[in-house]
Amino acid sequence: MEDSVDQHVARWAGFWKNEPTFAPEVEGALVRMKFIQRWIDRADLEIFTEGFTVQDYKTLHVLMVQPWPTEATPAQLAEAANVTRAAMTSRLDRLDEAGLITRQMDATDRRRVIVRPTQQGREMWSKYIFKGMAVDQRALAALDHDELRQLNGLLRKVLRALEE
Amino acid sequence: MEDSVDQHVARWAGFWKNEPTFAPEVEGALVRMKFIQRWIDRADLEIFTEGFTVQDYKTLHVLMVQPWPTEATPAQLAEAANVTRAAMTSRLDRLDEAGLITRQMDATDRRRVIVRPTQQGREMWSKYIFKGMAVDQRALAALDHDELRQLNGLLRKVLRALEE
DNA sequence: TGCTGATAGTTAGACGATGAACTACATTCT
DNA sequence: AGAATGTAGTTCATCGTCTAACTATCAGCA
Repeated sequence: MEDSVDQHVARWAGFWKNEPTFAPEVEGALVRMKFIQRWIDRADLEIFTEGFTVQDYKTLHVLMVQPWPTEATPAQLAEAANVTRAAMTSRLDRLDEAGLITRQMDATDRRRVIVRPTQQGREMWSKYIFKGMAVDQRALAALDHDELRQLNGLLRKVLRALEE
Repeated sequence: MEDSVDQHVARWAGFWKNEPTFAPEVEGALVRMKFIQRWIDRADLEIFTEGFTVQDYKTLHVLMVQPWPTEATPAQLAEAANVTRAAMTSRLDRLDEAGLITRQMDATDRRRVIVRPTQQGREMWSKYIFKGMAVDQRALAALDHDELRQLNGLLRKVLRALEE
């Protein structure tokens, strides 16, 4: 039972028959993860057809999944969303403009800004979160519950090593 | 044995205690894949410190792993690198400028352009390919050979479903 | 109390990607 | 053969992100 990556990696292997640095299982696994990621990104794009963009959603999302109370600084959101603080500034500008979040100066440290979702922001997030999760589930629909647990077990092992 | 994603997903779960649409194993697996991807991207960034960039490398790479003979059209490269043809045009401009590839008009179909690596391009690619694979191997170093095969088995199953 | 150095957020300029328009060439159909 | 349609590559305007500067604020120490 092959997939397109098997052929891809087999062709690579031709280059480095005697090269110990080339590990087909490592390259294969990573190319496959990238493929899945790409499939989801494309599917997600079709969900956001209005003025509300994927970036807007992701920004709102990292804000909403903060531990209670639902609030954070731009720097925290930037870290969570994996963008620079500069990029987060312009993202927050848009969300602020659209009335989905508020920015309030922190009284105890006046350099800081506290970002909170508005009621409208919470509703916008709810509206899309389930569509997004549905896409995720379609992506991994080929695996049953037990296989998903296996997969997480392996990935968790990788993460624990990288997180040190 | 937990990782940071377990806590993350556990917090999410609080929002949707009775919501069947939320599948912790699906979200967990995807967040973990993204984490690994991000770790590699950051590590790769540190490899490319000269004028030669990650994009330059990736463009050269998709060209080099073409089936023999090593040549392709901009459209094929764009598809393989997952960027638009417009973006590929400007990438190829840079590589052409740097003397790493050549662009030649196809005699039988004069709309088409054939891209080939120069000797210098091949050398540049070789110079970085092993560094890149070394990063990949460090990323998945936590898994032994058998676990890597398991992981590929699961991912292959996912891809075969998505590729229909 | 006033330096000195860190930190939070924003702003400015450059870069790379995108979608849409455009040019040139090829293919299909009558 | 000629017209209509399709395709390959490029150019153009726009957008989002990045790095680097900049402003304002805080913390440590002489």
